Amino acid sequence: MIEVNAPVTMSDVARAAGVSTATVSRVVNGHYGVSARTVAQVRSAIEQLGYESSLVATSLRRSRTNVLGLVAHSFQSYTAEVLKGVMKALSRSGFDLIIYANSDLYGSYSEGWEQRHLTRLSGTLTDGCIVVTPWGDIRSRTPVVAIDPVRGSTAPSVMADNLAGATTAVEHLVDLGHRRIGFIAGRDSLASAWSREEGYRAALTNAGIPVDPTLIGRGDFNPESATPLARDLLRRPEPPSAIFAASDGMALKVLEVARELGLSVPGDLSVVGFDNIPETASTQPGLTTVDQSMYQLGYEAARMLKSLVTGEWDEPSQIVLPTSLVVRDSTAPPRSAARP
Amino acid sequence: MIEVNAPVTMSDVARAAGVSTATVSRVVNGHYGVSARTVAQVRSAIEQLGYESSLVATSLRRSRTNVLGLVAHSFQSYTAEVLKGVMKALSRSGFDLIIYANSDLYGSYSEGWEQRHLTRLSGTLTDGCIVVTPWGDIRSRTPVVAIDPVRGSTAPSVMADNLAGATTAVEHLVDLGHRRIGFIAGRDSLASAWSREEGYRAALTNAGIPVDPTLIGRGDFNPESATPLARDLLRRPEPPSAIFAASDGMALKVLEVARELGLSVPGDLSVVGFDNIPETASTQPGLTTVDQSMYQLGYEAARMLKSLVTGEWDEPSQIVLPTSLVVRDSTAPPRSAARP
DNA sequence: CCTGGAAACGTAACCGATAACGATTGCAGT
DNA sequence: ACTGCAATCGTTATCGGTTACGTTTCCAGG
Repeated sequence: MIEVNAPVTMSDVARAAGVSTATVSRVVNGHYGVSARTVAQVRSAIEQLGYESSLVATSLRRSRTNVLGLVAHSFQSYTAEVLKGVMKALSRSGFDLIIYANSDLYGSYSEGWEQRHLTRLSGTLTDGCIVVTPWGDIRSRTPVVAIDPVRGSTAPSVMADNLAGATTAVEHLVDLGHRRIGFIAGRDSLASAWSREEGYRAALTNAGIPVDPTLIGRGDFNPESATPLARDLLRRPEPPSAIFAASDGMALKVLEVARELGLSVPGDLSVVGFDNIPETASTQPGLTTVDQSMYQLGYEAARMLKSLVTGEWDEPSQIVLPTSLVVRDSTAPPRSAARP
Repeated sequence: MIEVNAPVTMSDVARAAGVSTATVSRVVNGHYGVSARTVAQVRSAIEQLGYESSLVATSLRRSRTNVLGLVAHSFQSYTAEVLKGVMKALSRSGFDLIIYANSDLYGSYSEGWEQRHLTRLSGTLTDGCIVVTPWGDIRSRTPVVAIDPVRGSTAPSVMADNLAGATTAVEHLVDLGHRRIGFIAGRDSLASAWSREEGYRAALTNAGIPVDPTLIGRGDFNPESATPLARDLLRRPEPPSAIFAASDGMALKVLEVARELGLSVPGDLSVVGFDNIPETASTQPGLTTVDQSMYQLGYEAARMLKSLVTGEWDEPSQIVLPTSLVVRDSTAPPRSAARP
């Protein structure tokens, strides 16, 4: 068993094999112009010393690294699900993945984080990046695919059919007999937040229910942002009988506040979320929500990025994936329901 | 709005500010020895050009990068949960995180993967690494903390109390009246796999039940590895009335096989897993399992690595976290139960 | 024996950032 | 006015690997 503690560099290998580093490089990268005998010598030296090329040094010099990047502002369930899809799409593709996460902005948004991360990586380290829920439009030397892009962006992106999903969710509440339906909105700059609010408004309007702006709370997709908004909505003299939250994370906080105020769900209050993160299945009661297959979002984004990087670009640049309503136990007719 | 497509380097900033790159470096890193006027000039140039230091170039030169690494062989729910804990521990710590995942070995183990990843990263990019379920012992210039280490390793590590957890799980089955209890083992080289098997044996022995080697299937923690083993166990003339799988991923495959063979759970077969991944709460039936708080594993590992890297090492080097049994709907007394 | 040309290999210039070193200047103390 | 120290800033070697270019080696053909 060989114990090597100092890092083995290419020049170590070169010295051991009695050749120059240039030759070692050519052997490692399979370039022609090296005699079979020399190749064998170098290979054996690499084996003996346990040499591995440094990702950093390679990427500094090379334009192509075969590494894709993913940047996200935090790692909640949403991102974790996306990640699984990305990994699946990249399996055995020859691309490795680097996920970069900045600890400073954990749990809070700071404008332009994705740009900062991106420039740090894309200088040389990655051939392209996936950005999850970006803050604004992005400039980069290398291709970028956004998951859940900003409103109005024309850059390559993957997103769910948020409008249809939200409409279905609110229609579900309307069908149950709810008339006063609260809404907790997501981060304003994201297209998804906008569409989900549109869906909320559309469903109400279609049902002949006027949109009451005082029933809309302005969150930012961060779960914590929902807590004060839910308190505010539920403590007023005429509270809504149902709340639709633009994300599951926020919906779970609504459940928390309901418990805190002694309201039973779905008896006193119905709650609907959006995303279908794994936790929603195991809460008490199980959360009714809109499934947007975050796994699929990640899978498609990675596929798109791959084809952008390799130059075999032949797909639409903005993919929209279908959603579906998942009815669990957090929704029921209101106490004073006029049954249809 | 400034549009810059070419990457902005330090020398660009230096040229714009009319100083040398050395001065820019000092300003960026907050070193003393630069006049306030020069600092202002450089800052303004950085602002205007939208300069961000290159992670790659910096880490090549520097010994300390303030980036920690995490390598894992794949991203299933287990890893995702660990990741959340790691991020939490690192939040606002000044350390960023890089997760490196090799797409080639997705879903299958190839010996020594963690060593290859590690040498590629630890050359310069990271100050230290967390390795999730390593294959063997590890050599590295920089500190390494293992989550779920190999058997017999004395390196820094974090793991669950697998022995107690497994013992409790099997005792639960014994208490329900089961006598023929199958076991699907995990990857042999890991300490956790070993301890869980120990717990299985201990619980049986304590209950006066002889250990039947033919009831033990040799899996590797990979969900797919459990499918043929479960088929084999359940198709034999005298099948076990309960199966304890060393991981939830494998337990879910047992449920799948049971469905395939027309066995009802928990009527015909009781199943217990280990890990308590989010999915187990939402399967039909909900899986009884041992909770090992993967979040906590990640959290503690990150804390330990931080203190190793900064040199303020004052904790035990091998942390063992408690487990608890989570009883759901996949376990019941056997059909032919002799009630206690 | 000489020449031409291809193959094999080494040299050195990069990539972007850092830090040791040396040189210059400013300022307080005497 | 002089000394000494600290602040200030430019130059350059260096990190590990890649690659353009130049040099050497080798062999076939004349």
